[in-house]
This record gives sequence, structure tokens and C-alpha cells, in this order.
Amino acid sequence: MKNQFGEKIRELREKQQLFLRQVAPALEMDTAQLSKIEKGLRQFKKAQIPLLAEILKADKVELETLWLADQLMQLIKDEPTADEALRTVSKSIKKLM
Amino acid sequence: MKNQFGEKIRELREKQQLFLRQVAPALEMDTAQLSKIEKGLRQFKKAQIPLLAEILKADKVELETLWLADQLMQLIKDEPTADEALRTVSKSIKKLM
DNA sequence: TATGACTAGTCAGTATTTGGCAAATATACC
DNA sequence: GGTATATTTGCCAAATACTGACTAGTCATA
Repeated sequence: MKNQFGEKIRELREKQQLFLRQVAPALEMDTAQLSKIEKGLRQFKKAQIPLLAEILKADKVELETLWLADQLMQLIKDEPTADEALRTVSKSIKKLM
Repeated sequence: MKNQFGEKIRELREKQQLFLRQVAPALEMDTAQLSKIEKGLRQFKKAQIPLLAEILKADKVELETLWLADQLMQLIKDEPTADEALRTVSKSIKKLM
């Protein structure tokens, strides 16, 4: 539960029967980088999500959501106050909407 | 709703009638730094929260929660998928507890 | 206008992240 | 086994972001 984005795009890539070597160049990176991204060892650039979604014929918004969820998970993992902090944030965000 | 930690510690400091020049040295920083922290322009080091709580006679856990909430807010502000991502994270976190 | 509290700006030093390559490993096929 | 392709790992230099420290500034009050 800590690399949902990477796992998802790997799943999508395999479903499309694409190899790293086919996808990576389209994102202007090498296969090693993309491999790391899929395993959650490197960050994927948010700005590239739309392009990636297109390549993988996936839902852009879903990928963006997973990407953001991973960022959040990173922050709160190992944090005892995670739960309460999330509640605080949810409350705050509702006021902005 | 974006600098709850800073606002809180300023409030606490004023309630204790302390000046920046009194608090900052105890945290091994200068007043300019602490001022920026209170205004949300700089990060406060998580590891120093217990000490800060002591100085301000405040609840350590509350400060930690606000600190974390601010980190999260930073990430999700301006993110259209913030709401959904938060839900995803909340779901994930429950599985770890 | 003098003093004290706070803030804004700058900048070098430090830390972290990234991109790219080369080598290692894994998998499949013959 | 041997070869070919796919993926992963490790490393390092370059780029980027962050921090601490200092300076000069504003603001309020006496």
C-alpha cells in the first residue's frame, strides 16, 4: 500500500503488452528509470501523467489520484499522528470547496 | 488554512509572553528563521517539536499533528484530485492499523 | 528619534534528487 | 549450455532544492 501508482502503471503497461523499452523513450527516459518508477524507487513527474495516460490508454484522473495518494502516503507512513492529521486536512479542504 | 502549525506556535508563544529572541536561541536558530517558520515560509524540523512543545508548554502531539497536516496541505493544495486521493489514503492507512 | 521586535532579502554551503550509463540479473527459447 | 531480450541494480556527476547565517529593512512605542 505504498506504491499504488507504480503498481498500476506496470499493470497497465503489461495489459497493453508493452515493454519498458517501448514506453520509456516516449517519456524521454531510459528503461532503468521507468523500472525504478514502477517499483516506487523514483518519482514520476506529475506533468507527464497526461502523456503516460495516453500511452497506456488509461484514465488520466485515476493516475493523478494514485500519484497524489502515493505522495501523501510517503509523508504519513510511520507517523503516529497520521490519522488525526488526515482528519484535520479533510476538514480544511472542505472549507476551500 | 495552510499554515496551522506556524499560526499555532505564534499564538502559543504570545500567550506565554515570549519574544522571538527568547525562543529562537533555545532552538538554536536566529529570530529571522523562527519568524519565517511562524509565517509558514520555512520548515520547522520535526525532530525539534518535542523541545518546542516544552518551551511553549504546549501539547507535543497536537503540534506534531498540525505540523503533519501542514505538510499534507502543501501537497494537495491546487490538486483537483485532492479529495479522492485523501479518501484513498485513509482507506490504505486503515489497513495498516 | 531611539529602541526593541519582527520581517524581508540575499547568498554560500549543504543536502537531496535526477538522469544516464554500465553491469548484473532474470526469463525464454533453441 | 548458449544466445537474445527484458528488467533491475549500482554508481556517479549534474541539477535542484533547502538551510543557516547575516544584513538591512519596517513597524510600533516611548
